[in-house]
Amino acid sequence: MPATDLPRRGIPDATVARLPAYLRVLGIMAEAGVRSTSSLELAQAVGVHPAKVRKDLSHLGSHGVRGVGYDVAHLTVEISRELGLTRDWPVVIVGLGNLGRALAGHAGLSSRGFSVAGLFDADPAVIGQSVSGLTISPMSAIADLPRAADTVGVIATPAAAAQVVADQLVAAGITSILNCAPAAIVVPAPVDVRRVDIASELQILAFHKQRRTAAPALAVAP
Amino acid sequence: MPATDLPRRGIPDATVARLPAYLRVLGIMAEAGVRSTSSLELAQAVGVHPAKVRKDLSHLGSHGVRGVGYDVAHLTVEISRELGLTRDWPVVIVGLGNLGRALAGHAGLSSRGFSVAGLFDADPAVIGQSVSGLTISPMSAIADLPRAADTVGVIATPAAAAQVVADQLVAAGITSILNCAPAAIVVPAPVDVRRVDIASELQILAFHKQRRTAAPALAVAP
DNA sequence: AGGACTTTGTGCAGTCCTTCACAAGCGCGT
DNA sequence: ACGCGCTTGTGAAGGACTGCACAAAGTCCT
Repeated sequence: MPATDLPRRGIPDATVARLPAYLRVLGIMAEAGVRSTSSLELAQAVGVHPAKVRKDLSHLGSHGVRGVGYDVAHLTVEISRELGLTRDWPVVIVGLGNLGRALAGHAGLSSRGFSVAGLFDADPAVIGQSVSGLTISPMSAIADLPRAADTVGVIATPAAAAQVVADQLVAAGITSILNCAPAAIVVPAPVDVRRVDIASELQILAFHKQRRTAAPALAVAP
Repeated sequence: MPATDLPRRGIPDATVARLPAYLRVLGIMAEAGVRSTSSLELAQAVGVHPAKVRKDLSHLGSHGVRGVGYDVAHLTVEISRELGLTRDWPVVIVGLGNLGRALAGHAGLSSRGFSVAGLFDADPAVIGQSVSGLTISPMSAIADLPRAADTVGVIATPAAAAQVVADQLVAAGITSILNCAPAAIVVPAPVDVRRVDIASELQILAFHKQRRTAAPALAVAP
């Protein structure tokens, strides 16, 4: 209807959301010396339907071999390229409580295309401390961040500070934010935000659990 | 996606996934003394379309008042009931590295319908330590967990341990698992698993960022 | 009291995603 | 060389979700 044929020349969001999972499984396979795999094997490892795997991967082009499967190393490269992980992206972490420290020390980040480029906190008591080889800077220093346009900002502060921090990140020129604080943040249009919220996930689990126990034998009678 | 093969006589998954966000915003409003709100206000606060808010809330029954909006307190109760948060669910945390400690100390859990009921770790060096008023138990003690069927298990271990821990949780009778480890886990059918994975979220952000910078002026060209 | 204004609840059309089912393609054994 | 079995890639059907547009229903002002 907006006939502007921006032909969605891209990969569906749902597929993009699954690519990291495939990548992870492929990494484990490669470590174990597995050379080749199939859509069925990948599907079971990730917990999705095999046809979904095939359709997802077909969006990257035809990299499988019929009758054989997918080459682990090749597929890893293809997915990495599609996700933009052929280069390293700098990440800054704001808020160095337990969560922030867990992230800063997270070996999985550097092995997955990211490098921690800065640590920031507003608390004078922690500024200057060293975490995983980096020194914690005062929050005000975020304004001088180099390569801000390339950098991903991670908010690991208490909920009350999340919006203020988000504003500062945006002001510094950051356009991609991962919000790990249990709060909703509002940002101007071009900025991309994703949320990681453990309490929400627990609540969703609670919903399913309650439903299961509340309606024990629904399948039997109409 | 949740193993529920019931006739879906319920609320759409997409709606359930948004209810925690509404609940959070309502809590902030209540604290600020706001008595009443509207679908538009809620929509802006959580970043979705107002019609979506109305349709979501209509799944819980008609609790709004036309021309006026929604009563904050009443709506809070309704959503809480739907999510099964009128009671407290026990949570056990496995793995007390930085991430596990962040969770154990997370004030947001107890205020959102959960109570930390146990801490477990396999490392003898941390067993016996006290975190947020609870003593860390050895992983083997998970087998004696009371009320396991009601309990939500949170995996906050390194990736390598995730599958083993998951097996132990299932063996102990836990049927809801939140996996915060950067690994995929496989569990038997009736167990419900959700994942929280920061590296994956960062990779998705990287994808969008790369796409934005790779195709700078698509709107202009033919 | 009545009309104007506001905001909800919802039928509907469109879009996106999933799943099925099967042809196409590849390697292997005979 | 040739068919057989295996696995991919994909058209099409079906389902789920979104966003629109509007009627229904309540409040407030005059």
